[in-house]
Amino acid sequence: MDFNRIITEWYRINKRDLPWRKTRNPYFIWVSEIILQQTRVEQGLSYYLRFVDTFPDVSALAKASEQQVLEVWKGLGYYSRARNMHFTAKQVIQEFNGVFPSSFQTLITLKGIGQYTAAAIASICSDEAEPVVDGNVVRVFSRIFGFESPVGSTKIFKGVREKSKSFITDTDPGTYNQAVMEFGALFCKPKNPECERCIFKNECYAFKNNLVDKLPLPKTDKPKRDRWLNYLVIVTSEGMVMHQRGIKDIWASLWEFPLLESDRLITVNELIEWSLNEELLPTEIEIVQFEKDFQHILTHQRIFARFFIALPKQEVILQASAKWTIIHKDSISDLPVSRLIDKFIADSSIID
DNA sequence: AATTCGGGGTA
DNA sequence: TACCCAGAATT
Repeated sequence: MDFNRIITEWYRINKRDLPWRKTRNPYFIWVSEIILQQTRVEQGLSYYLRFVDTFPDVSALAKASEQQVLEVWKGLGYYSRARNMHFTAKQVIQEFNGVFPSSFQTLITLKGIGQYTAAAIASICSDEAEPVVDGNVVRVFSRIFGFESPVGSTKIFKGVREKSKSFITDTDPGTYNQAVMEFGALFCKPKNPECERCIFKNECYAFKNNLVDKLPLPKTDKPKRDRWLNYLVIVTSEGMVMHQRGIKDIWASLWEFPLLESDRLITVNELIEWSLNEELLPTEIEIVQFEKDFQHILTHQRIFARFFIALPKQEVILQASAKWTIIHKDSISDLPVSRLIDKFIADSSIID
């Protein structure tokens, strides 16, 4: 079976019209590939347009602050992608004279670029016969060619890559790679694939053996970790007390309110005791509080968040410190924050 | 080789 | 709910 020719022809007819398919500029391809990591095309599209509009070339990205990059990225998730892009842009300016590399060998050395992204850029931008292996490719190959190792395993990755390498050629390898992925996204879908009108109906291992809903084999996932985040939201006329998260945990380097993490949701009295220790609230001020609870689900964690809002009855002067920053009301919306914080801000009318 | 890094669409 | 998306870095 001439798999390459058949799926490439299918792609020519059925492909979606997407902005990054109108260019071979490695910078734009890079941006699109990073944004689309673990992200659906429909979700990433608006982010791509905003990103290349804000940072039209690698130089513009390198000149920006990390804050500005994260601001554009806000809400997309996996924020290390944005920080790695910023790092790599600066490296390209310094070490590659501002010319974004397009060879697999060089790309793979860059931060945030792994096997998949290096193969994607190299095949699309410089016709290198490097097969990409993403979730779509694993699914398509598992079904058609009968791979039965679980998703995410080293075995399935190596097996599928080797198989795809036997099909890819140095004539338009980028189109071949994109064709397999597009076929997986539009036709050989995870649920309700279009088997009856599929061009591989007669060859497909899964279809012939009635295993379409069994393949690819799922990876066994662990139960989510539960976490309890108690936030203190101090609002005055001049602004709010906030701080930046560290680089190890979730939401690395994003902004949030003073946080007390616990093994449960805490009471207002416990929060006040903690805030006095942290010197967050002036002791002589009487405050009015109310609470608002949110639940927020991540891939590996289930987060119970409780927001305590402190509205000083009289005018107080908030003290900034090394740990706490006073953010003026007008600047809140410019701050890179997680979806959880974003939802809270949007939901409550604290920014009046 | 397993875990961790978000957020949202889909059935 | 559970699944999974044009994956990479860390442990």
